[in-house]
Amino acid sequence: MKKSDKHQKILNAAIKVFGQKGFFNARISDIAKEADVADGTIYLYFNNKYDILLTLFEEEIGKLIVEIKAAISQKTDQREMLYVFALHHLRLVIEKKELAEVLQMELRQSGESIKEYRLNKFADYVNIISEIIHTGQENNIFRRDLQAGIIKRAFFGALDEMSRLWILNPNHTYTLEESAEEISDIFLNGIVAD
Amino acid sequence: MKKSDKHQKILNAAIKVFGQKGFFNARISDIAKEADVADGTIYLYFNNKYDILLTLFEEEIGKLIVEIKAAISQKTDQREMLYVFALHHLRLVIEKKELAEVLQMELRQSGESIKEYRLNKFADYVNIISEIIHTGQENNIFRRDLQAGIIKRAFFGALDEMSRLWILNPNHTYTLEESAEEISDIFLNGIVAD
DNA sequence: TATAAATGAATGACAATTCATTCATTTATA
DNA sequence: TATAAATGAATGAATTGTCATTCATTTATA
Repeated sequence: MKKSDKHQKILNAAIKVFGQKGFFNARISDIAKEADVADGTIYLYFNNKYDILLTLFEEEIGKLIVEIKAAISQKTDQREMLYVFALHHLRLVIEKKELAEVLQMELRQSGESIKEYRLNKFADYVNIISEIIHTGQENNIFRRDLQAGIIKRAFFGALDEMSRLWILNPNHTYTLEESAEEISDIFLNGIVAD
Repeated sequence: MKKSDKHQKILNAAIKVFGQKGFFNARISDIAKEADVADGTIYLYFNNKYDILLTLFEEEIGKLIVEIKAAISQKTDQREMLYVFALHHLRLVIEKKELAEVLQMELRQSGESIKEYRLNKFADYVNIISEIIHTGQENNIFRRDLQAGIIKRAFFGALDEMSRLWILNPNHTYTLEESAEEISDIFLNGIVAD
């Protein structure tokens, strides 16, 4: 087994364990067991428990950014892009449930390095929205009397709250598609210039 | 000093300490110090560390519900009610910054009892929104082709994400009023029937 | 004085981290 | 080619530090 394989194997185990028990309740031995590896092996690949979490943010969010950008680049109309973002984001939450749980829970923690993540890496993800908004405003598709920064947060927050519902209550009351459609609808009819 | 005074004193200290360090990084001795009380005294008023957190949810969210309901009851138009909710919610986040941080962080944690709180007590708070939406739909003020449950979550999520910005980055880029106004504006022009 | 409330040092459980040891694989030597 | 030496990844038991919780003692109150 190659070194990189074991690195990813441990990360995948960590996503699962952190997702189920939360960072603080997760034991290194849980992750080791899940990864089918000795406790000590983890320290050959990561500096400490917290480093696993940060690496997880770094690498996994990076993958999400690549994926969602690819999906959006299929569209040229900013209204459609917003819908595609919503659809894709919610789909990711369902497909990568455990990762979504980790991000939901742990990105809210206090602690300076986490805050920096919110301000850096994670911001990159959310800023995909503000780029769409900004371009849409330049093209006069979206109202210019609203601040892109506020729209961005409102839109992402709306999606994030739907995700939370699914994570906490797995019997989905609303389907992926209707959620993405209705949220986009609410926002578009709010931000599209008459 | 009356018993109830010390109960609240410890709770206030816990809000501060949990808000700053998060539940898991907070030590009982931190709370005791902040409350100007001996470590052991805390166990005369609470069963354990976790009980402090649950009591905090129960009692403090209860107060918020009372406050915000009072503010909303001043209005009769559901559009205005929604704006008042936004304004009041964001004002609370600024005035009770530490409590807001605790709720942001800890309501996202996994663990069954926390989840039940999200599904019960906290839901009462958010459901103030769905009541407004529902009444507004009955009065034909709001579109009926959108599901109240989705609007509720989208609206709350939008506010919650703005709160997060303020909590993480205290140099407010947007004012309280403009945030409440723009978010209400986005939503109203999305959900008000033409 | 008797009872209740408060104290804070001591306890013990729990996990993160360390590190001496093992062992499969690779490289050097004859 | 066969044998020996070196490597370093992997192991998991032992170490260590960290608190939550307890409880014998002290202090306040009625």
